[in-house]
This record gives sequence, structure tokens and C-alpha cells, in this order.
Amino acid sequence: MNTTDATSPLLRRRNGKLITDARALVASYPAVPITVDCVIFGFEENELKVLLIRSDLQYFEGKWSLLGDIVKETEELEEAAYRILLQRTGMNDVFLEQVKAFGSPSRHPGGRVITIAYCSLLNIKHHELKIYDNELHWHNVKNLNDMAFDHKEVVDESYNWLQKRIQEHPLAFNLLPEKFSLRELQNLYEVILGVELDRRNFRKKFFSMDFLIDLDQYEENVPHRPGKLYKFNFEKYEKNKKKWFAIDF
Amino acid sequence: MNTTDATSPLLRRRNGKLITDARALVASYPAVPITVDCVIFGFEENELKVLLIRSDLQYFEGKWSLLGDIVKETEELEEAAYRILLQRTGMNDVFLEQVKAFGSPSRHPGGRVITIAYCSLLNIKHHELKIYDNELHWHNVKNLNDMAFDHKEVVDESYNWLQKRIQEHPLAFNLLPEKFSLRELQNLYEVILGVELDRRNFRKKFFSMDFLIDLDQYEENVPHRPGKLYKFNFEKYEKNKKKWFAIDF
DNA sequence: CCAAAAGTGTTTTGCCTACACCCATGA
DNA sequence: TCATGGGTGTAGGCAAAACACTTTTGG
Repeated sequence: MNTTDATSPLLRRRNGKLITDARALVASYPAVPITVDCVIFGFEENELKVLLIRSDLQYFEGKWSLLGDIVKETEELEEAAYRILLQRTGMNDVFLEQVKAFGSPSRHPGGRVITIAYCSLLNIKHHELKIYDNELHWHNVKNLNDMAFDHKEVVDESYNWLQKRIQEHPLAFNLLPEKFSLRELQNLYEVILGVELDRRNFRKKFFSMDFLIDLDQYEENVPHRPGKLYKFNFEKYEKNKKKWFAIDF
Repeated sequence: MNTTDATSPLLRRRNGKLITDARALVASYPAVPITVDCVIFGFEENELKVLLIRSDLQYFEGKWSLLGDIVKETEELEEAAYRILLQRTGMNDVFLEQVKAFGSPSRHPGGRVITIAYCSLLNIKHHELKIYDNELHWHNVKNLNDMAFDHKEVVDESYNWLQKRIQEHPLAFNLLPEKFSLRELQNLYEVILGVELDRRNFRKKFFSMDFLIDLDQYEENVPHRPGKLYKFNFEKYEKNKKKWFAIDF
């Protein structure tokens, strides 16, 4: 390995001299278009869903695609993700977090495009999709295939990320109505994690955390005994969240 | 929010017509240089260290910088990270994983440059740094300041990532010699996590996992009773690793 | 009164924690 | 023989898991 190789400007030190013209240096670099893709998860009818549109590209005719857009020149990556969310869902108070960058040279048929995937969780009931450009629709996460680009991989990675994340952080509440029953909460965990949970232990677990506010209200219009409604106490959680420590693999 | 806005090619559907010329579409996008930065952690003398060079840029004169380089036009992101590692350390069998993309428009003084941070763990004793371009050196993670670009933030995020990751995955063994004593392993955990651990419980924990191979060999040249040497059974770990499940936040 | 889901407690088990003494080696 | 760290076991507490019956409501 020859590290005196001078093809890489960032690795090279030119005879110990410093580079004075940073702008010229950056201008000399090859450049690639950057997009942000939003993996927007929602929960409804006991299914985890993701918001997709039909691809605009003839190359991917009929295939489903994530909601993405080019990052504007002066825009933060996260800002671009929020912009896409707002344009597509009309919501601006949603959860959003970066998951991963995807940069395979061949992932876009029009040439190299690097994308940063952001994961977003929202409550489907909280907004109506009033816009149906490109057949914007919710899709069950389980039945995805024939997606455009590498979007299947992006969704899979995001789903893995969500499964792990939901166990360690109170993300679930972003997918539920503000007021929810414990049954709804448990269903959500069961669907996302793909496991069955014991109702009594689940309740004990959440009550012992003591982050649920009992609203003294009940479900309505259910064909059985209505469950109590709760909301999550985010303020208390933020104050009390513990430093997590346990070697376990 | 007007989604008939036509400034975003990926969001737009032109009167229901598909885009046939994907190449022209991509060519019309603004483009940004992409770099990969490697956060290379090593462990030595009971300190967690990170490999840094002096920045080449006059703008950052005297400041320390991560090892990074432009991603070549036909190169996978991960491939670029491995290339940088090989060029800088001469090692090609090292641990490497993507941590996060950093893309603030103002993070580079020469114009926008987006970087993808990769985290790497290696055993300092396994290779000598024969190359000292740009004062390549190991730095204690605790004493970093005055770094170039947003590299302090990148290191901090990578360190957080490592702290979490090392508790759930057997990464630690990438930082140790192939044969190690339990004391070395414990020191590593204590330093990375910044906690003190009970020796007996730590041993019990690792022995009960049953992933350590007893080599029936002992430390040498230590001024006290030598400890037994072990190596990690990666094969067994890969076969047995459990599906991790526990709601806990 | 029937169906459907809500709500509730106890026992067992395994794991993490706290804690103190003897052992092997080199100097 | 001394200094240094290596190596070991046990008891208590706590949290997770397993498990079944009664209650409430709507139809």
C-alpha cells in the first residue's frame, strides 16, 4: 500500500504546505446529487404501514417508491426530510430520525445518486391524505415487493431500525392517537415486533414504568367492555430516562 | 401546502406521464461532493484512542482531522471506507460500520461537502503505523478539542454509537489482541463505558455466555500472577446469537 | 344471556448485585 | 516474604415469565 499516492486531495499533504484555497479544492472534487428519502410509518387496523407513491420513472414503471427529493443547495439534510414530510402529509410536528445513507453507484438508473434515509412515524388518523399525486398510498410493510431503486432495502433497514428502536425508546406513541388504550399499545408492539405478548405482563411493565397518564376516560363505540384511555407523559420520561447499561449479546 | 409545486422533479408527476430520460433527470440535479470519514478507534495502555491527522487546510491550521477522502465515482461508500483504512493502516481485515451522514451546508469552508462517517475498530498492537503523513497519531478520545470541520461532533456521535454497540455486540474483540486476558477485556469495557465493573460478576457474565475459548495459555512478563488467555468464539456466537427482546426505556 | 375483550395477582425462575478471601507469580 | 493482581462462591433482591378467572359492556 503506497500512501504517498497523491490522487486523494484530502489525504495528501503537499510538501508540508497547507491548502489555502479551500473553495478551489472542493470545486475540484467530483460531485453527486443527494436525495433524502422518507420512510413514513403509520399504524392502522392493526397493521404497520408505509407511505409510498408510484415511481415517476419509466424505468420503474408500476413500481412503488419512497417519498424523496433532492436536497436543496443550502438545506440541512434533516430540513429536507421535514420539507418532504410537510409537502406529503401536511404535518410538521412529526417524529423524524436519520437511519442510513445508501450510495451504491448503480442504485439509480440515471446515474449515481446518493440518498440519506430518514424514518418517520405518524398517526394515520391524525391527518387525512388529501393529496393523491402518484397514487400516494399506505402499504402494509409485510407485502412489499417490486419497489423502485433500492427502496426495498431501505424499507427493510428502516424496519429493522424501528424494531430495535421501539424497544428502547418511546417511539410507539408517535404512531398512536394521543389517547390510546393499553390494548392498542400492545397490538402495536406485537405487530411491529412480530411476537405475541402476555397481556398481564405487558400492563405491569408499562404501569411500573409510570409514564402513562390515566385520563379517566374510556373507549367508545366498541362492541365490548371499553378500555381505559391513557396518554404518554413525555415530560416525565425526558426527566427520568435512565442511563442504560447491560452487556448482553 | 401545494403539492402541485413543480420545483422538485422527484415529487412531480408530469400530467401522469412517465419520465423516460432518467439520465437527463439526474444530470439536472444539483450535485455535491461526497466524502467518507473514518473514525478509527484503537485501545492501548488502557485508553481508547482515535487515529487523527493534521488538517491540510490553512483554514483549520493546527487542528486535528479524521481520515477521510472523496468517494470515487464508481466506488461503494463502504468500499471507500475500506480503501482509506488500507491506505492509512495497511489493514484490510478490520471491522467497519456506517454510523451517520453529516451534511450541514456550512461544515466545510470550501463549499458544501457531505460526509458519511464510518466507525472502525482495530487492535493497535496488530500493526505499526509506518506512515506519518500529516502527523498521523493516536489520540485519547477524552482529550479532543479544536478539531477541523465538524469532526468533533462526528467523533462524539461515533463514540456514543460505540458505547451502545459494544454492549449488544461482540465488538470489543476487534480492539484486543487475538489472545487476551479477562482483565484486558474488563479494562476495555470500563474505559469505553466509563464505569467500574465488579470483577467476579464480569467474569461470571462472560463465562456464562460461553463464547470464550480457554487457550490454556497464560500471560507472560507480567509482574504478578499471570492471567489465563482466551479468544472469542465468533463461529459459535454467529450460530447462537439470540433474538434480542426486552422493552426497556 | 352471550360474545368479546378488560382487568387483575401470585408463584416461580433466573439474573444481577454485593461482597471477601486465598492463590500464583515475579521481584 | 511481599506486592500485585488472578481466581473463586454465595446470598438476597428484583424483574420477567407463566398462568386463569372475574368483570363490564354491547348486542
